[in-house]
Amino acid sequence: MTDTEQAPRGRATAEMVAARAQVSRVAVSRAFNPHTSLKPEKRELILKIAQELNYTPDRAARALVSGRSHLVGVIVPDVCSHWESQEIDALTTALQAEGFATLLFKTRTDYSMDEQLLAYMRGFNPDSVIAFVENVKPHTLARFLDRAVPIYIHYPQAELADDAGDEPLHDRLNVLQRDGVEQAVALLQGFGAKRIAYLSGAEKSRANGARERMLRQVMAERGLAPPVVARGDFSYDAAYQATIDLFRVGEGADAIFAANDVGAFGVIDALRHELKLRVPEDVKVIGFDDIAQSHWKSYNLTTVKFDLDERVRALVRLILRRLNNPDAPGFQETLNTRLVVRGTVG
Amino acid sequence: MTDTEQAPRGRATAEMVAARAQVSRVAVSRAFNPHTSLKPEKRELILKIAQELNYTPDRAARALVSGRSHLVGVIVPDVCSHWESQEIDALTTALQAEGFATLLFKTRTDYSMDEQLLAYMRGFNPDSVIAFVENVKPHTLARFLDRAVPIYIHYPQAELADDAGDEPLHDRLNVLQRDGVEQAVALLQGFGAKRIAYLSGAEKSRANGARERMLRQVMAERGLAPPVVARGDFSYDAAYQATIDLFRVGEGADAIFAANDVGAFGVIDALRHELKLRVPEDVKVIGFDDIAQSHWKSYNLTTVKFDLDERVRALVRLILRRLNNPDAPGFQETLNTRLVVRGTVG
DNA sequence: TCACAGAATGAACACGTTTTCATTTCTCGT
DNA sequence: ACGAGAAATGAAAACGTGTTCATTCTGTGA
Repeated sequence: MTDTEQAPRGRATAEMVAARAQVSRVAVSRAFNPHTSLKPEKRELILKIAQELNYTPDRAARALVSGRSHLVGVIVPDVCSHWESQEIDALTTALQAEGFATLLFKTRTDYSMDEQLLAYMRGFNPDSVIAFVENVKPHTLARFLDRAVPIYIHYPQAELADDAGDEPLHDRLNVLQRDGVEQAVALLQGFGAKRIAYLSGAEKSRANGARERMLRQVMAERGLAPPVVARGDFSYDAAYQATIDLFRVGEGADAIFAANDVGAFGVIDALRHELKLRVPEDVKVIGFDDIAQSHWKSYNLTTVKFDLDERVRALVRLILRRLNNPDAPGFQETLNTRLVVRGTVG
Repeated sequence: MTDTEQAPRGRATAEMVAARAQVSRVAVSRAFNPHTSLKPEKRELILKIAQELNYTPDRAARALVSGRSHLVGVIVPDVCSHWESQEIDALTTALQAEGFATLLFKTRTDYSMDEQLLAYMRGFNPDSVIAFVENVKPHTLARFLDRAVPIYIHYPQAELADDAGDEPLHDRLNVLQRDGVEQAVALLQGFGAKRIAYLSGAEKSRANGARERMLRQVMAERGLAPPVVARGDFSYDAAYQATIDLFRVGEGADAIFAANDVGAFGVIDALRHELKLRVPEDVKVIGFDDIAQSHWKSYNLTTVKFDLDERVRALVRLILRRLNNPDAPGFQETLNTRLVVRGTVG
């Protein structure tokens, strides 16, 4: 009954809880770890006292000994970008429910990988890493992860063959873009579009490359001439300017397929407010992603949906499965895409 | 010369670096901490070998002993919300440059505080916390921080007096909304607006409350009748519906002041596409924030600018100053607002 | 040459956990 | 009542670093 420590300076420790509950410090640790053997009444008492003392196990100490930081590193070029921000949001919610926290890092906005940043991030010991910077290979990423296994975003169709083979262990999220792109091209063709342009995203982005190749392939299969390409970088402003150039300097188009929805917004605004063309009467526009803003009335965009919740669920599954089976061979998840028809085509 | 350890399983440790460099482990620690005495040549050698071995001090261990996690907790109700995502982006960049990382947490979207989440976050030992959930008081926040000092977003003018007095130590970011709101009302009045409506944000948000009170006060001073209030929650959809109700059920308005830019977008789209009214000819619209999307041609919004970079710089200053002076009295930073005139007024 | 201050150095400790491992206590069938 | 297996328990050893403190080295002025 030596309750001398009335004012616990700073933070309560397991020792203090143990002292008050008349148990050993180990028991306190066990009380907070589900799959350990501890008499239920004892566990209850400890948890009650812990709550009184506002005690939570120190995650730094826990990480040090267990080798698990419960942190998931997320590398993004641009948090504001709608697609990314929506994914970060859903990912954070999902990870939080599983006891993890999102550790955010920003890299260069041209979608190229920054080794210095990877080294910096590595210092925080993330259990897993999700890189939006999709031009990085598992090989590079793995070099900067100690025990974590990289997750690789893979576009199986229309992909260059240079990344098969001797890649180190990694998990894959396969994205099937064919269905969505085929439906989009079919729709445009149905409305009699002859000259389809592709408004690209950032040049170094894998997603952009895969999308452009898939579009070319589908158009060729359907007997259409290859698309005119206008260079953007996923941003509104670049898309706006590229669209103007396409019509003022270039040959124009009667349909534009944008690499992402935000780019499509730039296209639409350039057509309507700068070039005084009507959408969809004069020019049809299709985007890619189906972000939340795409149903806003000013745009009301027809777009290839890449379901965000589905994608986040798949990512979380990959992360958890890997953490539970550190030495298992590579896991895979596969996502499909489909067209969402709104007002910018017909 | 006992170089037996050729393949360093997992992660390199200070011990290994020390062994290779023929120095003590303490020297390695010192090599990575700037203000310690160590012969320059020795430090150089250690850093070189560290790089070879891909070594970085383990932050968990470092945090355990130094009490500094170098993590900044950020609590957000909605990452996708443009204003928040832009702040997170800028904040992450700025913190990264100072050696910190952003730890993201999501709370309920109604802008109310969630004690469970605070306890959860506390486990990660953040050195500082920035809560976008502005209805939480320093008192509540402080209870969940061990050594960190909360940063309080304060609206000095038109603020209820209930938070003065015995608050625990905290730092303040004062936001002066008067200038921006006055300029906005003056502009509307100049264009002959008679019935000004306020489209609110989330009810529990301090920012929303302060904005509405400020608007009431300024309008009263200028001899205008109090604004009609349409209830939104900062989202596009709620603003869209509230605007329709305002005109279909309510008495309408000839100018609408929205609590944030995204809300203003909803207002504009409802007016144009649902109510078939012209902006700005029939109804004038003003927003609040000046987010990146506000200059998009479809909206081209006149808005009260709350400079994001300025705000982030101020927050980072507060964080760093506090970390360097843990026991100093409360620090303060002050921000102003101003009107940015675009196309939605006249 | 001597004394002395300051820089450089390393041994030992501390940080708060989880994890082994050996020991003790409980439970149940005979 | 007895033994065996399972469950519960606590002592001690990690985990990888920063920090203190006493010691050794270095250079300077008298």
